[in-house]
Amino acid sequence: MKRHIDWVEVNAACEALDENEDSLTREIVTRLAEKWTLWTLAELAAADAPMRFSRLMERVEGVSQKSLTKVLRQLERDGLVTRVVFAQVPPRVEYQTTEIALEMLELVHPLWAWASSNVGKFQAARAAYDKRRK
Amino acid sequence: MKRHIDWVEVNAACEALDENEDSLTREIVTRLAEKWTLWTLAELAAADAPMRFSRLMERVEGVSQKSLTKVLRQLERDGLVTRVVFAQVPPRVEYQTTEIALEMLELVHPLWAWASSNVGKFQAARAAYDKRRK
DNA sequence: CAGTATCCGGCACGATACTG
DNA sequence: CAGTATCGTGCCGGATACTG
Repeated sequence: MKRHIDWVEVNAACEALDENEDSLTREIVTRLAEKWTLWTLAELAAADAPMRFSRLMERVEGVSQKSLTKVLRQLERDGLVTRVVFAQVPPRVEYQTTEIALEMLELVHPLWAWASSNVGKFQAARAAYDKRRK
Repeated sequence: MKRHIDWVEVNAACEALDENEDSLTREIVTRLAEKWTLWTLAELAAADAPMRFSRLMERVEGVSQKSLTKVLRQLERDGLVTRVVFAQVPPRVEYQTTEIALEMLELVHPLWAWASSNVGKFQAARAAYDKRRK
């Protein structure tokens, strides 16, 4: 059973982009695979409510303050999360996913599901490769 | 109109994995966003035929020999491409996508299509952000 | 032709200290 | 609380030279 991807369609969509748009698309997709981006986004989406910086840092286990700040700034800049600052002491900042981020996560979800359900195949492939190279 | 991702299901799938499996899943997905991986895989898939190293390097514009070699080794190790060496002088090596790689690409495709068709929204979001911060 | 080997700059990321 | 500032490390990826 052969699979078909419509590469003509894919290429058409890509060619239609100018250089700036192309690099931006690449940037968006690439960012998804950076170390904490997806996890952060997923926690915010799962909460389905505004979340404070400190709480987010608890849930995204292992992330440093610096990295979390950076990731959130990038996500905010790309319109994937909203950042609301409450003028009070001590300060309070709430983050939340936007509609467009949820759209994106819906497309990422099947990829993860597929990868995790096929993890056995990958382990087997590696074992075979390593044996061949041994 | 509210969107729903089945986070319960996602989490269930993740929890079911042991530590090794989890990190492998992460590795696979992460690799997809590395600089040349997806492009390489896409060229191989589009050709739908064995392709030589040099030809691949022409098509994946801008990749260095070193990077292409590394990417191909990783893909081979994970069972996403096959590598066939012909014992002749000058040497000839042919790469080709596997069935499982095509499955993966089918899941990645909609993500790219979505990102490129929404590139305008991202540009707008950035413009608004930069203006706010100006 | 299809790689290895080596050097190098940049930056992702962590740890720590400090601040409004 | 929610950051910034600074320092240090490791690795990604490019450039170049060499080899079976």
